[in-house]
Amino acid sequence: MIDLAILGILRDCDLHGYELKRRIGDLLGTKHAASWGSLYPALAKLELQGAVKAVEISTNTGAPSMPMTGSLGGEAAAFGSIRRVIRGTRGKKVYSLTTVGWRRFLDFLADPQSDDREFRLKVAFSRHLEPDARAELFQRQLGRLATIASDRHRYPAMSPDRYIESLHTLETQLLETEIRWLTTLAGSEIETIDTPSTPLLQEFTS
Amino acid sequence: MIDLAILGILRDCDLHGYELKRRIGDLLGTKHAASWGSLYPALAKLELQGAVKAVEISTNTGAPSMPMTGSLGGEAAAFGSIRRVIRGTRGKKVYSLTTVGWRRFLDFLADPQSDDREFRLKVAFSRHLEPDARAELFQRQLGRLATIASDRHRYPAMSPDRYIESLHTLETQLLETEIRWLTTLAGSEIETIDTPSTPLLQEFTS
DNA sequence: AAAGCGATATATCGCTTCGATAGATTGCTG
DNA sequence: CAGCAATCTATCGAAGCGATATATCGCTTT
Repeated sequence: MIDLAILGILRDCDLHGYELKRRIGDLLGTKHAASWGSLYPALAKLELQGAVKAVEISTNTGAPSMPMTGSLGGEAAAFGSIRRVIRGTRGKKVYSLTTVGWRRFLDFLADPQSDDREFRLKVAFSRHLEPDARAELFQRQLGRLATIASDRHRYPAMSPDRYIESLHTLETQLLETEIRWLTTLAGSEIETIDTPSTPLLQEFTS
Repeated sequence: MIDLAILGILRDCDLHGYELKRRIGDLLGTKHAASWGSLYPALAKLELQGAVKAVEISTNTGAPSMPMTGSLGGEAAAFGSIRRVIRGTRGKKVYSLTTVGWRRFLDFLADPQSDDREFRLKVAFSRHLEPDARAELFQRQLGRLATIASDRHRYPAMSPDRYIESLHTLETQLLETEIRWLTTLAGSEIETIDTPSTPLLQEFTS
């Protein structure tokens, strides 16, 4: 899970752990953000598996004006407008993606099954998918959500308690919001490909 | 976290683990539902701490028509219209709440700080709160959400990537949905108490 | 010039929770 | 009565969280 995020971000530019964590946060929002306790072990694991490669940068004595090493120069270049240049970097380890890692990322992305968390990550990186694979990703999730909505319709889950009832209402509304959003997103793809119309869930958002 | 759910449900009626899990699921929706791996250890821990008490029911030989033991009769009575009577119960352990557990539950409920998951649980059990304590709970969460919404307004978190941008939009819309819901819920409380008006977040839902 | 502070940066520990699975029993159904 | 699904308790390994330890850098304050 966090692996996918690491690989996907590392694909764009080499980074060290700290900055990596920030970008995962930017990507997925404060919620869903990863923690130190998962990031560093995940990086270590990925390195063992050969999916990423670490370049240790020594905070050495002497030669204080050593220019940025290759990987970091590459990063700045890859980022286009340099918003926040990684200063010094006398810090420590900079990770870069290997071919193995790149392949694992693509496999991840192509895997048809995904929970809610994983789906968001896949959307975040869906620019790496072919338009039809992307459309399929959206439709699959739309199907999942529609199923849930339809189940909720069938079993209204009444509760004698007013506040529990209200919680159910919230869940329904959140679900509807997500369905509307995803419908819009999938719809805006149609301009690119010509997909047969999929009315699918008119009934649930009504 | 799951402790709160266990205690809160056990407050209404004695139950065994399996049914307990189902009810937590009913309460919080499929999402947020607890798993076996957390339920049973949590029950064991709570029993050690003396917050719950287990009544072992033997699936004994002989005397097959033994009537339901007290705790279960109590359960059926407490539930009003018996929707799904716990059959046999020759199963195993039925847990019931002790005074210690009841006190812990109230402390939990009164604790002013709570994340998103905990907030939902507190809403689910908020019938046990005094009207003003309940109103305070809602207002606190409303404040939290308003802060987040205001932050999002200040730092729009632009991304060059279209899909990442779309994810931000989703988060915003989910947030707005939740704020609208909570505003409604808090508003419907005013009939009970007369609270000074708190316009607070007109700006965010506009 | 020293002192202090906040951001940057790496890393680990203990705990909670998840998801899968094992295993036993019971009632229902063909 | 054979088989099968549902009920029920329980544990395991892995994943992730939140707090914390540690250290350095660059900036401001004294």
